[in-house]
Amino acid sequence: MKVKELADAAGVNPDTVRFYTREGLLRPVRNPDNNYQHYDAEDLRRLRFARKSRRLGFSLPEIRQILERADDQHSPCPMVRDVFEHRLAEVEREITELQELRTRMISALSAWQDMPDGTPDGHTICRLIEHWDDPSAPPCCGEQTS
Amino acid sequence: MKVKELADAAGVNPDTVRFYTREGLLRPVRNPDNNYQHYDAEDLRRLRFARKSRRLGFSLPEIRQILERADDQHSPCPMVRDVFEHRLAEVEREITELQELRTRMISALSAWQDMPDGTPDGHTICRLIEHWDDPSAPPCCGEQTS
DNA sequence: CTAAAACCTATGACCAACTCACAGGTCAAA
DNA sequence: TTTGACCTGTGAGTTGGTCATAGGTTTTAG
Repeated sequence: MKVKELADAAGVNPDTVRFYTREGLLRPVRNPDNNYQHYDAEDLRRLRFARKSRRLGFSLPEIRQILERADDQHSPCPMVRDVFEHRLAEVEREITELQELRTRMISALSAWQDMPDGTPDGHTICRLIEHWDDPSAPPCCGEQTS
Repeated sequence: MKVKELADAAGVNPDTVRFYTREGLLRPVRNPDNNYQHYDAEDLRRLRFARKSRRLGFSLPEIRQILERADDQHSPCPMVRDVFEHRLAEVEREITELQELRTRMISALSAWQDMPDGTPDGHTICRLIEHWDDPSAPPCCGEQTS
């Protein structure tokens, strides 16, 4: 398979195939006649694996490591599980943060809507943000509480 | 105030202050004697506003626009509300996506734990990811369903 | 048979929002 | 006076790609 064929087969941009090749995730063979890269079914498997792993939050170095270990006949299992669990914790932390953010945004929005309306006075909105009491802000950073 | 003083007052990296200055969010006055930038209380207000807005998901160009309009005596209100609502929808979409991801990860992890354990066979994990049926993947991208 | 379209190659720039490193200038305290 | 903490601007690195460019190849149509 040539670059575009592989890319189409996996539903990605050809540049992504070239990029992953440069990054060592794919191992094509070069045709000395025309300098073209030649990919096989194994590369397609690797590419699909890589894309799925990306959607799960694995980084490219992590994916490369997994693929390399699989090549070496080592079981990538313990490492994968480790990274996986780590990533799950991260996802849960992100969810919590976003939910808190959402709550704060909705309460701000309702404060907005309770206003005389029209164009409530431009400063009001800025003051809303300015005096936003952000729980995720670092404590003791010189902010005046007045 | 000098760079570090302003940075400390807002709890940010001095490089961030310099960066925001280059980006036009802060308007210091330059001392011709030593070429130092001099920031005032208004800059501190702008910087704090910028940081809070960032945490709400506003981009630097958006923040600059808001600050510029406020300078021009225009009410930034309708624009701010617009961007804000847009951002809220985005946050909610992100939450949903992450929750779905979390569900899929947890079910994969339990499939993991139900295994004979030890080192279950390296290929099993990869197959788990490989055959992951990802609902967020684009449909009809050449993937074989077999 | 030839010309154009569609592909291939490598390299480098660009995105966001910073952060860090570097080299050289300035200023305060010991 | 010298050390250390600060200031300056510039440029590079981060992540995971995407896009542009310039030049070579292959395929397809006329």
